[in-house]
Amino acid sequence: MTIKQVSEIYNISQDTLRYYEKVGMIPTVNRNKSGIRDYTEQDLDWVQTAICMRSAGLPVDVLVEYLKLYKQGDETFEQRLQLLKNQYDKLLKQREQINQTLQKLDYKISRYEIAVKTGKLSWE
Amino acid sequence: MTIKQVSEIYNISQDTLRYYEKVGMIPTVNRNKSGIRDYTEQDLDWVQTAICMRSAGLPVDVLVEYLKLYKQGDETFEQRLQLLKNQYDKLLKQREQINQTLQKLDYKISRYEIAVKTGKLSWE
DNA sequence: ACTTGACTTGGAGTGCACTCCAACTATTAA
DNA sequence: TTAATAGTTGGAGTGCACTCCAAGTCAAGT
Repeated sequence: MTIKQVSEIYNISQDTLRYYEKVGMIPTVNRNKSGIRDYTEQDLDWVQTAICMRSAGLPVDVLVEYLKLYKQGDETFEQRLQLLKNQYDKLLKQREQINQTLQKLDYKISRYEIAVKTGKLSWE
Repeated sequence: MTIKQVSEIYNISQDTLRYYEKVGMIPTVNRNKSGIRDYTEQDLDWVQTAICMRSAGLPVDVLVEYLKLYKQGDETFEQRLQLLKNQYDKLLKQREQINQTLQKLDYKISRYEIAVKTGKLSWE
């Protein structure tokens, strides 16, 4: 599968795909005789995971570290587990932060809905 | 209240507080005769809200726009309402993204917990 | 009187995550 | 055969959100 197809499937730029590979967030993708990337199913798994993790806010360097450990083999199970748990905890905190902000926004929105009707913003 | 106290209460740098004011995310804080910021209760409300919104990921320019509308007065209730609703929707999506990633991480973590025990990563 | 320390400003610098660019190569279509 | 299209690389540039810095002011302590 070409980089173009992958970029269309996952709605991500080709530049970003090349960038993820360059920095080591995903393993090197095999090239055909003319040097063009040919993504395998496994490559797609890595791409998918990378996109998922990044869109939740996991830092690039953490994902690079994960792949580095992965490439080192079975000796790094514990380190990978630790890394994943760390990120899990951080995401829980981030979700909590979002929940707080949603509450605050909800409160403000309800006040503005009244304000739009009455022309006045109450108890400010 | 001085900038030092505010920065300690909210655990944010003085530089960041000055930055928020400079770009217009919070209203201008009054200075005393010697030109030093003296934060009022209202200022603290703005600071608190700014920090809350930022830590959930709302962009600076959106918060700047909100303050700009706020300063324009009652004519902008609807625009402010719309802005807040937009951000609310974005946060819901972001939370959904985090939930998906948490699921994925949870799955990986459970596999690694077994791997650490058995020395093998199953069905890979 | 002088030093110390906390503050002020405008503006430069940093780190992150892309995003774009120039120069090049290979394949296909006219 | 030539032009268009789609890919390649290394490296430069961008946008965001701070973060740091230099040069200065002011109030309090010795």
